[in-house]
Parts: sequence; C-alpha cells; structure tokens
Amino acid sequence: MPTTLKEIAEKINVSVSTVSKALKGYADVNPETKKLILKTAKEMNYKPNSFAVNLRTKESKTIGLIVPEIVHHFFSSVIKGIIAQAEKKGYLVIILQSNESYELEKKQLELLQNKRVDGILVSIANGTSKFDHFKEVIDNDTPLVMFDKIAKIIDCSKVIIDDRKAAYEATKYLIEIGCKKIAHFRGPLLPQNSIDRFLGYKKALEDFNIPYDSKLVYVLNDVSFEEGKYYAKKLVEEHKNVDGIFVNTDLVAIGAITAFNEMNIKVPEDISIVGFSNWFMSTVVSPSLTTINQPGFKMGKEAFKVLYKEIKAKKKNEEFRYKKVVLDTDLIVRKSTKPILKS
Amino acid sequence: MPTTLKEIAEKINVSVSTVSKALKGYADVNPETKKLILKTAKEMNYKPNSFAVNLRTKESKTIGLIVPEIVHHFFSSVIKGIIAQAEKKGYLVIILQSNESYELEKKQLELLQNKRVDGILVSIANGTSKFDHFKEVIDNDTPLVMFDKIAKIIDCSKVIIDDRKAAYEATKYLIEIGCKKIAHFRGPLLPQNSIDRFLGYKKALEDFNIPYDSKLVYVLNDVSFEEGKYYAKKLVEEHKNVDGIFVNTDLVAIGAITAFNEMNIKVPEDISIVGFSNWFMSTVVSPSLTTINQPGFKMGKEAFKVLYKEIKAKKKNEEFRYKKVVLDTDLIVRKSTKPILKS
DNA sequence: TTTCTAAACGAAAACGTTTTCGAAAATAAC
DNA sequence: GTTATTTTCGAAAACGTTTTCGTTTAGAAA
Repeated sequence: MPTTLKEIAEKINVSVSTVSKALKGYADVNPETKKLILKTAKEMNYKPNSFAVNLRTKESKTIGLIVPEIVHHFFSSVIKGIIAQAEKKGYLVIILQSNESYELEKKQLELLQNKRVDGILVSIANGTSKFDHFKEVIDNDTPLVMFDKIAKIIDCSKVIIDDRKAAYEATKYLIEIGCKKIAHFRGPLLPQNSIDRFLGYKKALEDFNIPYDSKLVYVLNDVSFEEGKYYAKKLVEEHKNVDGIFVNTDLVAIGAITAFNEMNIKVPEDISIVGFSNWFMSTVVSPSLTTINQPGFKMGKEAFKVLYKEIKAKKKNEEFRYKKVVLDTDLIVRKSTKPILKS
Repeated sequence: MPTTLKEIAEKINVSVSTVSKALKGYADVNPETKKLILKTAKEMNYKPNSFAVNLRTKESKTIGLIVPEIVHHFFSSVIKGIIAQAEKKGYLVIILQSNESYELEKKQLELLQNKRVDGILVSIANGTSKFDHFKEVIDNDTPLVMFDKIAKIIDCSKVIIDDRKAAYEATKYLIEIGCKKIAHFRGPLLPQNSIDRFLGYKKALEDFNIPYDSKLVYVLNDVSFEEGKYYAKKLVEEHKNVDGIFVNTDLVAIGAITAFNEMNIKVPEDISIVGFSNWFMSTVVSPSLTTINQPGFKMGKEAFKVLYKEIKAKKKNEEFRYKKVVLDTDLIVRKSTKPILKS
C-alpha cells in the first residue's frame, strides 16, 4: 500500500538507485532529475520503509528504557527527560518496567536486545543482586547507561546523584537545628542508593559526635506510604526522645508524618523529618516536607546524552571512555523541620 | 557479529530454508535434523534479526503511545497498564508526550507512522481542536484507539469513563450533604472531558432544583496546583456563601484546599470540595480529598486489548467494529466534604 | 516391474532500502 | 583530432528473514 522507491522510479523512468540518492541528497544526481524526484515523492506521499532502512543500516534509532516503576514521581520525571532529549536527536524510546524484580529485569533486557535497540538505559531493580545480565549487554556491544540505581561492579557509563553527600547534608541539617537523637528509615539492603544514603547519615553523625545507634536505623522493604506509617509507630514504641528522622524517600516520610499526626506527635516541634527526592506531594502535605531535591528531568536528559555519544562513537568505531555524571542535589527546607538554631 | 540463519546452515550443511523452518516449527523437516538445528542454534546463541523479520512480515510488534503528560499520576497509571498488557502479547510500547500541544501531537503521530508501529494509542492534547491528523492515521489503515481524552468526531475505538455521570455523582453528593451554592472549577473549553464534567455538574444542579449560575463556573487553563490556589482566592473574593466546589482535577482541588487553609477558611466546615481522579496525593493532603476514582491502570489494559484485537483483525483482513469501552468510576468519600445529612 | 504417494529438503523470490562500482555520455584539456 | 575528466546514471549486491513451490528420494501400492 505505501509508496516505495520502485514505484517512484517507475513513474518517472529512472532507476531505484537514483531515486534513493536524490532523496538522500547524494551529489551525483542531476539537479533537474532531483527536483522531479522530490516532487513526485511528495505527490505520492513517500515515506521510507523504516523496516528496510533498519535492516540496511543496522540501526533502529530506537533505545530501550527499563525503570523499576513508572507510577513514581521521580522516575516519571526521568522518563520525561529521556524522551525529550531523545526526540531532539530523532530517537524513540521503548519503555519497560521491572517492578523491582530481577527476573523481569533480566527478561526485559533480553527483549530489548532481541529488538536490537541502539542502546539501553536502565535503573536497576531493588531485587537485583546478580549483574551478569548487564555484562551480557555490554559484551554484546550494545551501549548501556545506568542512572540513579546503578551497579558499582559493572563497568559502564552512569548518571547519578551523590547520594552519600546528599544524605550527609540532610542529616547535618537535622543536627544543626538541634536534633540529638536522629533515626534513619533506610531502603532495602541491596540498592546502592540506600547504602549510600545510610552511609551519609552515619558519617554526619560521626562528624558531629553523635553516637551511632544501629537500633535507630530501620530497614524498609517496599519503601511505601504504609511502611512509613508502620515504622513511625514502631519508632515511638521502641524509642523515647527521638527528635529527628532522615527518611530514604519522600513517600515514606509522608507516611511517617501522617502517622505522627494521627498519634498527636507534633512535627516539627516534637520531631523533625527530612525526606528525599522532592516529590510534588511534599509541598502539599501538612506540614510540608523538608527534603533533598533530586533532579529527575535533568537526569533523564543527561542519561540520554551520554548514551547518544556512546552510540555514535561505537558506530564510527571511535574510542570512548565510560562517563560518570554526578548531578547536584540541594536541600529544600520546608515546615517538617524546626527552624534553625540561633547561635 | 550476531549469528544468522546462514551461519547455522553452513555449519551443519543444510539450507537456510530448512533452518528457518526448523526454528519456526514447520512440519516438513526431519525430527533428527530439527533437533540438530535447534541445538546448534542455541549453541551459537542465535537470535532472529528483528529488522529482517519486520521487513518480511511487515509488522514490528511495537505500538506507539501518545499522552499529553507523563509526570501525572493518572497517565502514568495508564502507561503502566498499557505496558503490562502489551508485554503479555509480546508487544513493546514507544511512548511520546504531546505536552498538551496540537503541533507536537501531530508531529509525533507522523513519527510513529513513519516508524510503522502496528498500532497507536492516544489521549488527545488540550490544545487540539482539529482532528485531521487522526483521520490520516485511520486512512493509512493504522489501528488507532483513543482513551480518556478522545474526539467525539473521530470514528475509532475508544476507552473512556463516563465523565458526565461521574461529575453528576460528585455534584449530587455535594447537594446531598447540604451544599446550596456549588461552584465548579472546570478544565479548558476544548477537551471532551471537561465539557462532560461540566455538563454533569450542571445537570445535577438542575435535577435538584439549584439554579445554575455561570459566574460560579471558573475555566482553568493549566489545570495546575497554582491555578487551584488562584481561583480559590478569586472565588472567595467574588462570591459569598459558596459552600461546595466540584473541581475538575485533584491537583487543582488540592491547590484550592491549600489556599483555603492559608485563608483560614475551614474545609469542610465552611466549604466542601470534591476532586476528580483520585491521585495518591489526595489521601495525604489535609483534609484528605473526597474524589472520583478513575481507574487508570485498568484503562491502560483495556485500551491495549481493544487495539490488539484491531491489529489482529486487520492483519487477517477480518471484519471488525469500533468498540467503545466505558469504565466504572466511583465516589471516594474522605474528609474534604461534610458528613452526610441525617434525614 | 512400474506408478503413486509421502517425506524431506533446497532454490529462489520477496520485503524495500543503501551504497559501491562501473559505464555511458558529456564536457574539458591537449 | 585524440585523450582525460567530470557528470550522471543504473546494475547489482547486500542486509536476514519467510514462504512458496519444485525436486529428490524412499517407500507403498499396483
């Protein structure tokens, strides 16, 4: 049904090659014939058959993206950034969701490779502790860039924030406003983020001579609103005089705030809370949440940029080095933390 | 680099056709040779070249999806549903975002057609008032299904909720709890949703003998948090005794709640608010928001199902009819509305 | 024996491009 | 006039499948 080069060629009595060359701007075609070809191509509403182009050029101008979860403020922002940047370069984006599952992640990585996408962007699932499936991608010579949730052990380009530093800043801020007993709601044991955020928390305590107490660190699994509520209650049951919490994620922090509101524990008077990510929700919860801003949109754009360079370099067989881009975060002070101490 | 049929064929001295047929389970290949072929294919890590398969079969097992906005609770839920259902059927999903712009939407529709996706799923941008670009898709014989934000004028399959009915229920509820002067924050003039929600609001007023006052209807452009705040303030400036608002979208409703909180107007004692969509955020805002639940995930799944059937039917040249799927909504009562009157 | 059927395989066309290479024609150089 | 060069074009191979159709061979039927 759609017009082909052959049909154009037959219509105006030239060869397929000439039509192709005219359309692609080759020099060895007479300006007159070129004009005619362009005209008839337009008239016949010619659109190159991308299947054939892909086969011939061995590239699809399509990349794959795997995120642990789509319905998530941070990740949807990243997705938006990736798509925006990809579109600028004429790339399309196939999105898959691992649901934090290793099995799914592995399967989807294969799916994308079978589709022969030009490159893959991935943020690793919480359930992933083996990384051979990523090695395979790299061995297969498919450009791969990790963002946000990365694997230290895998040698590839990465776009991240400095989780440890950000967590340090958040905890430091709690100390500066006078908190003496600071708990931490951390994420699962595996992902690098939650490790780094924990380490930043710990380091801040050390630097300011607050004894580290492992009992004040709660390990969450789902990192959900409900878990935030649950552990907030557990915290007040198990400890007295906790006056600050640094929470791994806004969603959990909001759960905690909700629980404290229900228990008539005043935030921030009785306890100050700092979240992580700066979800939009954090501005509307009451009290609004002090948190670390995590630049999702920008991370998406950067991740694509890095991947794009790698795709181009590999295509031209040029040398290139894996890049590590670290994006800035900042502390956004709202009402869930006490005002700063006057000194 | 990757293995081809030819390489397998040469290795075991059979023809390419036989290898292909063995791999695809054709009957006319000796069980012994078939076994050998399967074994060597696995050994050589053979993966069919999807570019070649696409060209040959004229299908890519890929669909396109255009949404107005990705960072949006409802739409990201829909996306999740679509991807989940598509994966079940072996389809991948290319996602694009129109940013509520007609120009972008049109361009992206062309992009997807040039990529020769097997079908397209679309939720129309607010900025779209001409629909010829959709007609073209249909004329091009590319299966097209609209969801949520649809065009009545375009003859194609649709998956929606009954916006008018849902809005009627919401407004009726405000009336039942005793509201006498009910405002409406509506969306832009164009999209069918905001028209229908407005009509539902109006109909409820009529049915319960509350005079309709066009001054109580505010037309929003961005449908944003900020607009919610802005129009809430405007409302109290321009009117007295308004005791209920039916708001087009949760995000706006939350903006309004925030403004009322700031102005010390009590929700729900002074004014009751009903939102629309049931964003997660609505559970954590204070007071939590009474709203209409809109089944995003399910809508995504249904939309893909309808599209899938159309793709299959067209492929087999079977007859088929455009479908219209209407999904159920329900009213979720929370704290932003007064308790129901005892009678 | 010959004839027919079934099983197993392969040749080849087709999908629609892109790109190399050679040929022809036109022009320039001598 | 011949030779060299440029311009313009097209043939053909290649990308890797899928699928039709014909051929060969072996066994069954006669």
